[in-house]
Amino acid sequence: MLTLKVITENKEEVIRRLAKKRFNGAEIIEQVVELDSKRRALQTTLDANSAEMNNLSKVIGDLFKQGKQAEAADAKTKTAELKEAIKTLGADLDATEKKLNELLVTIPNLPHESVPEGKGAEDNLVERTGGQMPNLPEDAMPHWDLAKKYDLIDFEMGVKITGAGFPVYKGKGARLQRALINFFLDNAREAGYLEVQPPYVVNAASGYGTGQLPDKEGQMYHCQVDDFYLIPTAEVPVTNMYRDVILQESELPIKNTAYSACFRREAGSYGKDVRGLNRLHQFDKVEIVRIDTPEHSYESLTEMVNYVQTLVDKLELPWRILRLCGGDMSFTSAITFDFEVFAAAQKRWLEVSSVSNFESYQANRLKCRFKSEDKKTQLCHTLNGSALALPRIVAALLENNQTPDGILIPKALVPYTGFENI
RNA sequence: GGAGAGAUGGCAGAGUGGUCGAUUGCGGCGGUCUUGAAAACCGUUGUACCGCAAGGUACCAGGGGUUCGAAUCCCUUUCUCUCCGCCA
Repeated sequence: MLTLKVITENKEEVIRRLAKKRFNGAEIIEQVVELDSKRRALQTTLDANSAEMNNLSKVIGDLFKQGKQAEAADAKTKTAELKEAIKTLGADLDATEKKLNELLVTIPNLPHESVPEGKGAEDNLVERTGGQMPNLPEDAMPHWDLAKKYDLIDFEMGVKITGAGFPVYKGKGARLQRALINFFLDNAREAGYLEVQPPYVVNAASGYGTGQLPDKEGQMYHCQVDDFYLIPTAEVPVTNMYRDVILQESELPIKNTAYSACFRREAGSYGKDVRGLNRLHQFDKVEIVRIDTPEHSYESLTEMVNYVQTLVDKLELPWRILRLCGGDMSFTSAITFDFEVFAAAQKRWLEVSSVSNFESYQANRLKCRFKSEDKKTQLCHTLNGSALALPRIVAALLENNQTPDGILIPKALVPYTGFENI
């Protein structure tokens, strides 16, 4: 969430910048500012009352020690009133802070100045493109048909044992998954990311820390007995490693990578978007996460985007990078670049990565801070990106590389698959 | 799942009603000494909020209670550890 300082000190600017995200903040910002000044006033009065109470208690203690029972009893009568006031003020303060917090979590992050105006996906800017478009015959098959033809993925079996969106990978299909995971992890490690293996299930505090809660409660699978959530991305457990942590500036930037299965309910999606591997409830992804200083975070962002580009290049897929417009960006992001690869049989661009800088928005909730060289404690910037999500990569690989003699595996991947074609 | 023990500052570990934001050790930081380092010695070392400041307030797992006063007593929730059971 945004810091109170930013909101109260730059009211007009915050409202203006929120408008780019299609968020009308005028009223809510006004409420926040009002509640904050109420909060300050309450705090000041409460502190004064508490100070008086503390003093009085000390005096009473001394009187008892000196054996002045009567005077002590007299002083005691004065405390009742103070006590009552402290209780009321405290409750009032709690209620005010709670309300303030409830408002704050409904305000999205401010978009970076370089984020383009726009309503939705159609307004995103193509930043750059690369890779070779394949030349497929008219009767080229979409990946779901190829998966059946070569017995790589059994969607019906997944339906039988779980439900739609939980495919079963088989044979070379399963080996391709494993190869891609290792390929992505090895590349990330070589690029300086520390590999971690996090839990796939997190508690509510972690969901709250990265902003899935309370915002996207309905999008996560929830284990009600233990109040745990299945992770929608490794970003959640990995970023939460740094919750309530004060880092040293010398430790930054922290670079972590993690493979995980990801679980998303995807409530409300439908139609051609969900065909085959295009949208699943369970999928595999390798994530990269960075914790950085505010001064260096945009340099980190560029490095991450360039890194993801090397992956799609090695996989020889046609790709493009989109700079998301204000209306299409996620709630918590300050700037986001999406990577899409072209699936030539479907003739569709498929999103395979999303690289974002959250600036201090996540860090503020996480209480992830660092101590700078001059001993000041301040909020970190957090960034993350997919590097990469598997299913749509597999879809594009199968579709684009189909030949009458089978499906060709890109050279860079062969050492991982152990086979050159399917 | 059953029984027991516990949760205190970066870590270890004292503290059982006021003088405790908290002894001490380790670690960290600064300094003395040294060609440099180590050792030794000296000093320093949590976070948040309010306040222009001086200063004040809160925090000893979370929540509630008793009391003029709670790290300390009571209730409760969560978590951790040990033993037993089950099990990859």
